Amino acid sequence: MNSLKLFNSLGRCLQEFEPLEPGHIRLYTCGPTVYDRIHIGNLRTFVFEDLLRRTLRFFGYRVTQAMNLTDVEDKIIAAALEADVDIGTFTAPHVASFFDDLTTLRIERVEHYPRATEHVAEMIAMIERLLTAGYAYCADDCVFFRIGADEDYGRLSGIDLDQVRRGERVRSDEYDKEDARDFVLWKGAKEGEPAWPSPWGPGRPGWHIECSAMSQKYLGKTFDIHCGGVDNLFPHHENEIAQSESANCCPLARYWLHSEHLTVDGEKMSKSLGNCYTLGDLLDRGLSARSIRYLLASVHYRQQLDFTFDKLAAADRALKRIDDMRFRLAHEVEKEIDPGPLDRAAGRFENAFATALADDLNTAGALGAVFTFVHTVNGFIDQGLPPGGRTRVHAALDRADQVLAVLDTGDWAGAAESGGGLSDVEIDALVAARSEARATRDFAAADRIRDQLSEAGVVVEDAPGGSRWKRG
RNA sequence: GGCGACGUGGCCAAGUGGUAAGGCGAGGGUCUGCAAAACCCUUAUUCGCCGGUUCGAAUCCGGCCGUCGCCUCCA
Repeated sequence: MNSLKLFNSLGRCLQEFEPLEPGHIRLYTCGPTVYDRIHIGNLRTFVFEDLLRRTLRFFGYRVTQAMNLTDVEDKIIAAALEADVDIGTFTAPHVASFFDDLTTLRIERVEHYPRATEHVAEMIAMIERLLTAGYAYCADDCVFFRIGADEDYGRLSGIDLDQVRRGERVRSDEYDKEDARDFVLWKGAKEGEPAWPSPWGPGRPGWHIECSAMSQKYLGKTFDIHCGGVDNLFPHHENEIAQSESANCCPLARYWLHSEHLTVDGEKMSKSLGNCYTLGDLLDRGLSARSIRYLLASVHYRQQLDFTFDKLAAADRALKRIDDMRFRLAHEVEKEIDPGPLDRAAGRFENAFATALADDLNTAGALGAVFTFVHTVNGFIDQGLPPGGRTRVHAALDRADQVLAVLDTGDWAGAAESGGGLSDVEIDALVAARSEARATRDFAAADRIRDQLSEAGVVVEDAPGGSRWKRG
């Protein structure tokens, strides 16, 4: 079996992966803040995490994964107040659309989706431990983490807080903190804000503490892998480490994986630039979810991925190459020849695919292996397909698709289903009529039928064994 | 200012010491009644630039140029 290597942000190096418990991996992935529809940048990270989860299982591990839903936070509170509804009512549709997007892009459901609002007790308990140990202090109805008490602070991001430029947000901070760099664990409630009772008065948890408390509850004090977008490396993940490790006196996660950002037309996505796409925006333009998943999977997760419509079109064409091979394969008659060469080619593909994945999720390399195999199979189709060849090819592709989840043509949202309303039976009849016309050399009639099918989006191929068709 | 990433053919993108995967595009061919579709072939003596290490570098080291990201609640 290939040994899996992953790039650990903690230490910034490629490391051989070893789970804490043999055969079982505990994985925490930072989830969405449910105050709006998520955008394709979020989805890039979620697709990466899905590829990771599937890869771990591909290599035989059992995976227990938790992804948090941040359902209480300043923007949510402000928006709910604006809409004059409670935060649960406000976030519900965004939670629903988040899960819809996962389904559309074939991102697997994970074992736990803990919500911040349902784990306030666990967060309070952790904050109390931090207070007792001297890592936190109360001020202004709030509780803050005392960064000065944590000697290790900055280990993950490599940040030197003395060097950090004092930004606007730090200067304008209205709280009465001991040190401007300290971050909030618990926020005292202001008039009209949602609040939970606590030893420090009514309030709500700070952002970072939810991940510390919930990861501990579902995965234990120390777990295997923690993922998120690069932007979370500092301060979010740094602060999670500070909280959890100060409270528990043991490492939080052994491997930290961060996915790079997605840009659009070379620029960071932002609402002011108007380039902030949701999955729905793309589907509305007639783009297929399958091409989107392919594009998101086709660039290594630690590389910035520049999203353009041209690339989506190229992704569409690339997938078509795979589909066309399957189409040819389905129509090919197997011959009584030696199945060895095809079986060995499939084995080489399986090996190359697994090797690429084991190398820090080299999905681009893995897809390269897929296309090399497609080319090889096309050769077998031309030269002669051995008995069992079709099954062998499908077995190899299906195995790869357990990770990629884009190779099958099944039901994909946004995939233009052409055929102009013609049923398969109707198309079969028209193709048969055309074949008859051709047999009697009535090419005018045959071409009329071909034009009719073509207008309906059906492509007729005249092959040596007879005509066949596909929805183009 | 601090920290980090990247720069490979027309476009995209793998490749971290042994002589450039793969996809898109383009050109040619095969097949065909003609087409279309598909398939096949071709398409980087070279990896931003300049030095260095080495028998050997896209890959390691130094410098320069360029692009991008993060720097307290943005995946």
